[in-house]
Amino acid sequence: MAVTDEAITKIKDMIISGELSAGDRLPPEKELSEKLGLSRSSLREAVKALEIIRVLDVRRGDGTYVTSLEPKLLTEAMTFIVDLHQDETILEIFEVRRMLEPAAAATAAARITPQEIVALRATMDNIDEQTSVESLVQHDLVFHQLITAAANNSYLTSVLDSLSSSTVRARIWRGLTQEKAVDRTLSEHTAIIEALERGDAELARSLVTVHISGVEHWLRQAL
Amino acid sequence: MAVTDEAITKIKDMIISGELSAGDRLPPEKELSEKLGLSRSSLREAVKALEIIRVLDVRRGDGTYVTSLEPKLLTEAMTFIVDLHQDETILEIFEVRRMLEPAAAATAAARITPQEIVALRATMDNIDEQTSVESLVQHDLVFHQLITAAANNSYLTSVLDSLSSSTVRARIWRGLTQEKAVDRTLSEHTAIIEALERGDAELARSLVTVHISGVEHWLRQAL
DNA sequence: TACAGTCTATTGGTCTGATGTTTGTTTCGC
DNA sequence: GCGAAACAAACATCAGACCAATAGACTGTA
Repeated sequence: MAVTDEAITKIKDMIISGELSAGDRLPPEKELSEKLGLSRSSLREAVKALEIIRVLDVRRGDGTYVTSLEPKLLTEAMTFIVDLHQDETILEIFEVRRMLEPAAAATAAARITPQEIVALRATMDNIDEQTSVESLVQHDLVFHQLITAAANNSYLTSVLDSLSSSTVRARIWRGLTQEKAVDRTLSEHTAIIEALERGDAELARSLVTVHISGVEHWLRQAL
Repeated sequence: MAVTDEAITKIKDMIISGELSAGDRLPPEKELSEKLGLSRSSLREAVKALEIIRVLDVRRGDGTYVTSLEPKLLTEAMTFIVDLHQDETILEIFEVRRMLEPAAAATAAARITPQEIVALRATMDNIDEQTSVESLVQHDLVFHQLITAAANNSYLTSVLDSLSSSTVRARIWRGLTQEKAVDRTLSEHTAIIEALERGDAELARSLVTVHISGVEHWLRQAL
């Protein structure tokens, strides 16, 4: 194995073993490179790789730290990857979303707080027939993120956020070509909010399924 | 933005824009570093970062290539990250699995082929009371991977595979402490296979839900 | 004393150039 | 035509130099 990959593995092991914990500062590059037995240049390649997947946080003039390692940080790394995997497999992404979002909504129905309900309703303000397509898409994105967040599961949030980001474009297409997108989106969202507020998990699940399937169905025809 | 991060963005953009496609070879390091306006060392850091998330494939003595970018490649990158996010949030991982695996099984029920059924049955050979815990865990892992694969969705496979890797440890614990693990696992797996064979999506969904929940329930008590 | 500004040691950021190692290709003898 | 040797191309690694940002110590002033 190349020295750089060895260094990546060693640093990873230091974290898994607990020798390094979240928030800990690594030794300076010079020192660490000597300890691991490789040059500073090669070590820097390893650090850069770990930085891009949000395992390390490098602060110039200060030092290099282990990140909080919260599942939330998975999002950025996953999004980066998913961004490169677009178009041809977008239907597969929708299929996964159709599995997760209804389940997330059902879970949220049991856990959602009154404050979160208020926040959900707030996303629907200032949305009407004059709303731009971009705004509508943004509203829809936030709406789904709020529901996911209400399910209170960091991994779920990470996975769904990263899968959703790449579908923004698809939603824009829909907005551009399908009439009454605003009306339909608002009424569907309203129904979902009411189901969540009543704690009706099964209805929330079905409504979200229908909502996602609507976009998916249109996409399937368009492609 | 640092020159290295700029280089990462530029290479990523070259892929998204289509200037570079899957399988394409990048210019030599020296040439590309001049084109992007940075030193070879810094460029190498960028390339290493993209290599670890399986976007680039560096072949010593040959050149650097864009990978196939298949969703499958997402797995390794995600697994790397999930591996570091263990223990404290393992229940959240199980919750996501409990959302996805039953849905995957229901989808598989409609798509599964006779060959895949045979493969599923084969995983149960050579498993009995004398089987080691490690073998049982391995068998269970393969069993679920086969079902996921039968759902025929690369993204689903990627996400589930990476989430499952980190739960292997939990399964081992279960095997070590819970009696009749072999019996129970075999009978549950048998039932799932029969439901899939009959194309009974709803039964498959429920059986998998029960199966996953069993482990999750035990884990919740143990923690 | 408290505060603001300055200075400095530390640490990461970048570059250059040399050398080693691997791989693919070409050449040449048989 | 085939295989081995030589060659060229490309990545792997290193050493050392200098730049730039930051945190923390220091200092002068109110």
